[in-house]
Amino acid sequence: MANMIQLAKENICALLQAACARAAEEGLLPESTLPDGTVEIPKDPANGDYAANHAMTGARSMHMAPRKIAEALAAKIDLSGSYFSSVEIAGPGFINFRLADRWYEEVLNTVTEEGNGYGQIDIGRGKKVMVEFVSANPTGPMHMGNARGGVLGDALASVLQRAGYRVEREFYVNDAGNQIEKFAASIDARYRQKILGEEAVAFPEDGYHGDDIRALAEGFFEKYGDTYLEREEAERHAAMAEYGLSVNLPRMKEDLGRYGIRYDTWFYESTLHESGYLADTVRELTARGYTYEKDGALWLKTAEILAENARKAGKKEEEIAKLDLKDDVLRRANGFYTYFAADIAYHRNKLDVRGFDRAINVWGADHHGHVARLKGALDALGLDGAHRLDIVLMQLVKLMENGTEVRMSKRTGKMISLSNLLDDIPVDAARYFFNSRPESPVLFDLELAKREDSDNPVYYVQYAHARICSILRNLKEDGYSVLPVSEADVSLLSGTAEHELIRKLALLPETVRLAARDLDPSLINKYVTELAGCFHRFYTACRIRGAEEKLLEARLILADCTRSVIAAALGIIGVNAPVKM
RNA sequence: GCGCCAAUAGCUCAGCAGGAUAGAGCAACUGCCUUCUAAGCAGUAGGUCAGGGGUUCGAAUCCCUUUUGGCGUGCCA
Repeated sequence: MANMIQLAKENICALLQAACARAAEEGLLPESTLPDGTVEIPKDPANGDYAANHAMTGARSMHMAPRKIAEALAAKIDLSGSYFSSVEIAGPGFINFRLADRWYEEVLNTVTEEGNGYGQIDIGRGKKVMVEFVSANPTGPMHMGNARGGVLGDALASVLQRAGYRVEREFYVNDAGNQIEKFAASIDARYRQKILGEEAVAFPEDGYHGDDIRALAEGFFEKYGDTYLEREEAERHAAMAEYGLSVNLPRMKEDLGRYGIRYDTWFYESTLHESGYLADTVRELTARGYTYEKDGALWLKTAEILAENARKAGKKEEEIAKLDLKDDVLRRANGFYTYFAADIAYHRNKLDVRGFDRAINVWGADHHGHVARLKGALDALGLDGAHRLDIVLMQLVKLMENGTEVRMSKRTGKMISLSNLLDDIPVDAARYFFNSRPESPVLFDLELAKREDSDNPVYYVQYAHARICSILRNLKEDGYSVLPVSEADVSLLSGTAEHELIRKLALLPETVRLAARDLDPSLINKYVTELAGCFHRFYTACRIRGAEEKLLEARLILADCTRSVIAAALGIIGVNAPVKM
């Protein structure tokens, strides 16, 4: 569980604090408490392995030039027994530290001891978190946007597990409401058209026109013949919806499974209706005074709730007025509940009934208008939606084919389904590619992703892993095995490439921490790519096979640690680590 | 109109709770395999960080503003 980055930073703060106290005692500084500051890893290693900016931030309160403060602190620092071998002042007043052998050795120890679980930290403290993602409408095939959401959600869930949360993955099945009614009516129309002729039955204006609907009608006919022709419409629709879902849902499960995604729970919207929990949730909102009736419908006072939140956030009344806040319908004049009402009940169920400390949803950016309203509704229920519900909004996917952008829309039929995508593109390439910063739009180049050559960035990382495995195999044949760190002299790993590689190994727990904090699993991608780069450079600079015995042993440990960390990091994002390529 | 997101090398993208000379991959060019996997490494070239203000020791990063693009603003989901 050790995070060697944090330990190094804490060490520096302690060293500086002690130095500050000593300097103040001798009259070199006016104050004995260290000013607030940060310790960072400089981009350019020429500026040290760690840099502290306390001398600069303290300039104002101490009424001293930053460099003078830095000189006083540096003069009084005692590095003995610390993680650092040297300290120097540079630039406008940075205090730069150089890591000592002791730190490098502890990194290798940590990696070796923690093995495949390396990177595990405990900022989650065992809190229960649900990550809900994809939740695509079961009325048709999944598309590219779902592909991205699937990767981001699944990788985010893994990141949170590594960060010490108890995580469950959930798919919310929208098997109720208007959408399903349209779905059923569409299948029904195709079914009756098949029996009575295309001309005899009008197709619903807002129905689903896809071929998949025709196929479902065909399947229904094969199963039941024309026995449903004379039934009541409501009965027909219910049967059609049930049949359609019974075909579509297993397909979705299968496609997601091919993609390496497994859910703990498939939660059905219909259960909220049937159990009365939805009605109860709306009653609770009413009891708390947040609803009113108008035009036969029941409304939620969204505008009031959000305006209150904005006031608490310090917004001015004129700014709030400009927001143009509107109330939302919970129950329509026809007596049916809206999707929004069901969503409130669903999230109340997550936080209240099932006791998740946090709920995290991965949504397409086109749903962003929904975020504040849902959080507000949960606030109204006393469930602190502002803090317990997080929505990761991901921008949509643009598709490139043969150098031009393909516009995707259901209407034109220009849809690339998830299952077609997986037919064409290796899962690893798709997972690696889609795990990019959620809020950046991505341009998916089909040709590039299909290519199984070095142009495809996922191979850069996988190649590093396969390369190491090959080295380990060769050395095993030569009679060498990986020694425990304590039995080798790892201080021999003193070259630039070796130090850079070890410093990168140390960074995984810190990367997990940041990825969990920012709900951004793409940081793991970036990390493992950089790690692979460090290894490739080490490989070029430092031979293992044929090196002097002690050096060989040390480098072998380093290579094996790298293999282990690449595998661990790829595991988090659901990409395979091949032993041979 | 109002709101959210984006704009960084020819292309795809990093860098964003402020830090030192803005990075990588692809594409272009030059080198490096009789020794552990060349799906690799090293180097050259390529930039008004969309424009303009501001905050400060310091801004691609924070604030304001303009422009451009995407999305939202339903008794749809």
